[in-house]
Amino acid sequence: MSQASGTYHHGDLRAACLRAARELLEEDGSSGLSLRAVARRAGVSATAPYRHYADRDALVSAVAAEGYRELAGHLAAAHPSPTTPDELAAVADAYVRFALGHPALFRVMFAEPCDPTSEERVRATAAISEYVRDIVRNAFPGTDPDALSTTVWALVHGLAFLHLDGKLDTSSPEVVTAQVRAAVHALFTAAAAAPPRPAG
Amino acid sequence: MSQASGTYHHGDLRAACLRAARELLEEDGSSGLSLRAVARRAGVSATAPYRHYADRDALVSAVAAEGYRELAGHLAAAHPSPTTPDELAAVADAYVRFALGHPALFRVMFAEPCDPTSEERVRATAAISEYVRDIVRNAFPGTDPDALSTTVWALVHGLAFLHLDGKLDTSSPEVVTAQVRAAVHALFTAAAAAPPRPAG
DNA sequence: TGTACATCAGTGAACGCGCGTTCACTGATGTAC
DNA sequence: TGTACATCAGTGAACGCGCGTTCACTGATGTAC
Repeated sequence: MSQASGTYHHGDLRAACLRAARELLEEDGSSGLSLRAVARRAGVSATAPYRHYADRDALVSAVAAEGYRELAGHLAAAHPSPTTPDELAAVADAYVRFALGHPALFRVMFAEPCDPTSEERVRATAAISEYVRDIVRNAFPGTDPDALSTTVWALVHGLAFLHLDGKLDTSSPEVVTAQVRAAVHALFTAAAAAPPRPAG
Repeated sequence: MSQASGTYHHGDLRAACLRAARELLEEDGSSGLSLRAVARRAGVSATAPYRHYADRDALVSAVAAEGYRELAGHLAAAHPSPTTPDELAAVADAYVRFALGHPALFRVMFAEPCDPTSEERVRATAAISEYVRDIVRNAFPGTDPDALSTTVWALVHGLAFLHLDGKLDTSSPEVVTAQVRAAVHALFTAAAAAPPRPAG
């Protein structure tokens, strides 16, 4: 019975700040993400968040880390361990959809080189990298997983950002999906056909 | 004899603002790009830039447009009309190098959906799109240039951003170049091997 | 079961900051005659 | 060639804003006895 509402103690202000930050991001974009705005939305004084986050950067890093975890879940939900080009394309599509569905969050996640002081954030980023590498290793046992997974990630990440930045047609979800699938198929046709070869 | 220095009239404040903005971008990143800072650096009162730019957004759009033009020049310098995979890889490498060489500028260029009210900016963006499409059309006459050029652009753009965001190894220029070349070769091997096919 | 007290999570006033933008102005420039 | 004047490109004071962060504080909670 500690989730008292309207009381002096909030109950779980840490989580409430995160939620507020996410809402602000959806509504106002990254520019609206200030500590004061977060506090306001959480219905709390401007300085209360300092009990839970050392400073603004700590909050932003926590938001980014949460975004990474959600993205990972989203991808796994699209297909737990894809091997066929179609399955891989479905995962790629999920990636781009996540970006388009949470544009400001996605930007925060990839805005700056990982703050090296935020363990949580570093861990979440590494998890995504490994997830992509595992998929590639799984789907193409003969190839160099590092090189190929970089290529896959870059392709999908580029599609996500170009869509996000209005550089590609986002008029309908079907158009986006078709573009993503076509791109992934092209890439994986090549990877399957080519023998593994050393760099250089 | 109008480039008087130390006089009341600046001579070419419009260009000086652009230059100052670029310098601030290199030094402080996108966060340092304020109208007041630009004016300060140009050695002029805070309100002088308003003679040349309607507001802050107009300045930013002008900076972005200049960036697009420079990027186009950079790519053309890498190879005027690439057709072999190696030539294409060189252009891709130039793209990524530009991003890594001007990180804050690159972010400004791709930060938000093109301000539709900035003709200059829209024009510069379209020019890049067409440039990529022309290269693909030229190199792969049999394929659908729209689909393939999207894939190429996305791959290269993704590589640029992942490098920029510290998600890939940028320890030496050679490593970066090797990654870019490997990725482009993989993709183009596929495009050359596969027959053109309708979407779906 | 009841009380004393340490701890914790909030408050609210205050700080100094840089920002975008407006306004009435003034000094320099260049053109018409 | 010299003067009058319109135009243009600057100035500088001022506005209101939201921000991050500090500080001394106080109300609520929970634990030891």
